[in-house]
Amino acid sequence: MIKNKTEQAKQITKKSKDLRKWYQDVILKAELADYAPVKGCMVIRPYGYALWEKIQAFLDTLIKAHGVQNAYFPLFIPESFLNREKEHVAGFAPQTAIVTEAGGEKLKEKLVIRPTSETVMYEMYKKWVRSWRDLPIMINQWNNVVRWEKRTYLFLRTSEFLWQEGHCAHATYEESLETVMWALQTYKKVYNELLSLYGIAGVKSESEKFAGAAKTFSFEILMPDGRALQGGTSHDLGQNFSRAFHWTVQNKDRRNLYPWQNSWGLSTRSIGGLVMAGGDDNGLVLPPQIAPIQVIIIPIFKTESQDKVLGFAEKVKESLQNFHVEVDLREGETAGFKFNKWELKGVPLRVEIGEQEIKAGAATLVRRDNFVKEKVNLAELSSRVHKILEIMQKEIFERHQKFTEEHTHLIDSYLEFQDIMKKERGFLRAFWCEKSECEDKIKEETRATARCLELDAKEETGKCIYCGKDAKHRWLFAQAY
RNA sequence: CGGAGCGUGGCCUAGUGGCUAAGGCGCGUGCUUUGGGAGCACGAGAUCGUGGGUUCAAAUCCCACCGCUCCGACCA
Repeated sequence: MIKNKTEQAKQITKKSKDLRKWYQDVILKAELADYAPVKGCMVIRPYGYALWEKIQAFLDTLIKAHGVQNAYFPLFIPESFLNREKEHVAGFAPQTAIVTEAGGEKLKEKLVIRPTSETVMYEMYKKWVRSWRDLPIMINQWNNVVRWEKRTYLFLRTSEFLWQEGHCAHATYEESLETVMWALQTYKKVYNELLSLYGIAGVKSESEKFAGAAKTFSFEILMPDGRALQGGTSHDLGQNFSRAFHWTVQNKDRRNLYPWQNSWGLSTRSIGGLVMAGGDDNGLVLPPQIAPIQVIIIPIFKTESQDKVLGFAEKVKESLQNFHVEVDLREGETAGFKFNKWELKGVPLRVEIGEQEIKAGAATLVRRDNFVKEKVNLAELSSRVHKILEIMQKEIFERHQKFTEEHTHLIDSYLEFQDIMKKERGFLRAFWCEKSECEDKIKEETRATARCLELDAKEETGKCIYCGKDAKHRWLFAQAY
């Protein structure tokens, strides 16, 4: 029973007690997002959208540096387009939202709201690119897509989500594969350097690959409950789509060539991973590079010292111009209330300014990730803040890496495999014969699936964890989000 | 699409046939406050999810529908 204001305010479910509930509480209370009137859809609120804008800025720079251009393709796709690639339509048909009526009339051809844009984009590529001289064509778009999910989860799985989708076509398979690997490495960079999240890159099994792809690569991140989140995917499409679309290009040797294609995407799901992997019982913990507000200054004063303290706080703010800084000037809220508010929002560094600080000519700094407190002279403040933020970015990553490694095991016994999946879960490296029957059985019995075959996995000789037949590789298994 | 649960001011809940639907949080105004979730006073805010039925009388009982959340299968 809630007795007073304080207890009510503290009602974020403990992270260790119920991760899912904690996650929802934090997203809603930190004002990252809210449920929308339409089922399965969410509103991304300004503070949450600011995170997305930071991801966009970081990733967009890398995309452009690679020579990929941004463009925009329409939301609506003629139903017939989707039907051209057999596997593609089979994969997406169950999830599509379809417009059957517009302008008060029934449409002659139904319009699919894009679940992904391969089909519309390649129809246009076909029109634009007829000669080998026009290859490669490398286009990215930042947009929304709709996949009608039966079961939704803020940021991690909603019926509509935001992402970028890059689509390139090349004259040779080697060139296309190079782009596929470049995209995968770029996503890794986003997670490692911007979001301070460790993860493992690899290739998907046949059953988990993208509908219509020859091969799918992904970046897998371990969440605190030992489940894996797919953080981004890069698909080698081979010539599947160019053939399905009858798109040929005339080559140097005057022969017709089906271009080699790839597509790659990173979505707002990344924000879900960021929230879930970081964060503690007090709320969000944002790594400095992604934090919309890096430093929050909290003035603490007696009525008679108000002007003096606010003046000093202003001076401190000026000395921190190189960072995203805000001063919490809100009246009628006590210092303690503000501490909690900004901790919930995950601001990396708090600066306390009161009479003590004025007297000492210093500021009190408190780190969000470990609550370590220190006093720093005004003259050294800016360089010290810079240093602390840098250290935090690194340490948050290292903590997640350590967590992931501690929950990654080499397993050769199916009993042990089952046991771990029942308890703490995690990444399990186990031999698998690559037959789908074994994969299905393992999923049925343990809820774990092959997440990927790690990029640097060596060929070994071993026995399939399930059937005991010869296996060449240890695959990375986990229960997936 | 299967299973479970829930719909009462913005949020959380009480009320389970009978008077003007109650309280906490939040919100507004004023005063006092500010070193870990402050206090007082006044105030605004409700077609009790929708439709039908039973009854002298329904938030409360019955029927139908709708919506949402959680759990499973599908998925970035």
